[in-house]
Amino acid sequence: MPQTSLSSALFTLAQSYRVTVRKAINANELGLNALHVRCLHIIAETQHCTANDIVAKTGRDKAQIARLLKELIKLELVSKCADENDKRCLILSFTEQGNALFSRLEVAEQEVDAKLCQGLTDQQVRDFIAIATTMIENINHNTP
Amino acid sequence: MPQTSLSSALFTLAQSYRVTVRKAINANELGLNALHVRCLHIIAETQHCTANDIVAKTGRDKAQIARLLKELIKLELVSKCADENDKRCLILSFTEQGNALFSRLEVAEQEVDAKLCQGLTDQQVRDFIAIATTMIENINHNTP
DNA sequence: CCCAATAGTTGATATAGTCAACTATACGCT
DNA sequence: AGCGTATAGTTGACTATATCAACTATTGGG
Repeated sequence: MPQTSLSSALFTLAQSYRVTVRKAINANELGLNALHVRCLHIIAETQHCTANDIVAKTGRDKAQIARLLKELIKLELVSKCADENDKRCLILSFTEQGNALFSRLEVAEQEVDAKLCQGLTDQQVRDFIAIATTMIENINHNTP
Repeated sequence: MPQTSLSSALFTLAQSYRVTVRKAINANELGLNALHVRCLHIIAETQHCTANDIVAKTGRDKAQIARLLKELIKLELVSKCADENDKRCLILSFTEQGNALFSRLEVAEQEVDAKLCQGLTDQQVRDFIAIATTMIENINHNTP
């Protein structure tokens, strides 16, 4: 089953990745999907993180993000708290449970990543990410 | 906005690609989405193509493919016809309209691909596809 | 103080993806 | 031949994802 074109490689990979992550997550955790996980990552790596930051970084609809966050909050993984200076901004942070789960998640992810990168050198993986990043920039810049 | 991890690069790229293709398609054509397009490609490149071939190549649910094909047939882009030797198999082929549209599609896609690959060498693109293919194989083999 | 802009929420709706049951044909077998 | 089983495809019911538009609450600028 040769993957010839760029688009089909991309689609197949994204699809496979989604399925794999979902399996890994579903197996381990409580109903979190790939996008939940991305949100957790963004919250983890962004200080003073708001819903808007997530919208900006993921490119998803803000309604979708709002609902997603509502779920994370309901699961008591994340809490939100109004910014002192601007009460419109609700700052997101992990609860203790959130922290605990995120650690476990990182392990699970590393396993998926390791599986993905079998037989590839670190350099190849780095190149791959770099090229993907270029492509993302190309798309975002030229699509006004 | 730096893309650090493999997974986030992958997700962002797939998402951006989907959005771009959708814009390109929606703008040009009659309600075809990315998966429709993939089906058309598979039909084009597979002689004696059946619904099952598409299921195999895309990894999607056969119900989804069945509905998708029904749409393509309704749009009179594709027609199906029972195999002489095995009447269970319905062989898919382009109609004249389908052929015409597919040609136009190829042009539109080349534009998207060209945009995506700006500033990258042919070698880089080839490497990228090769690595993606390896990753796909890694996932598929190790996930029983 | 009013207005436009911004952050977030919600409802309605559309699109995509999944699961299980079903039909029809084909293949292998004794 | 006739039976059981496998395969190709279809359909219904459902869940999950995604999108659009309208709305509230707050802010900052004139």
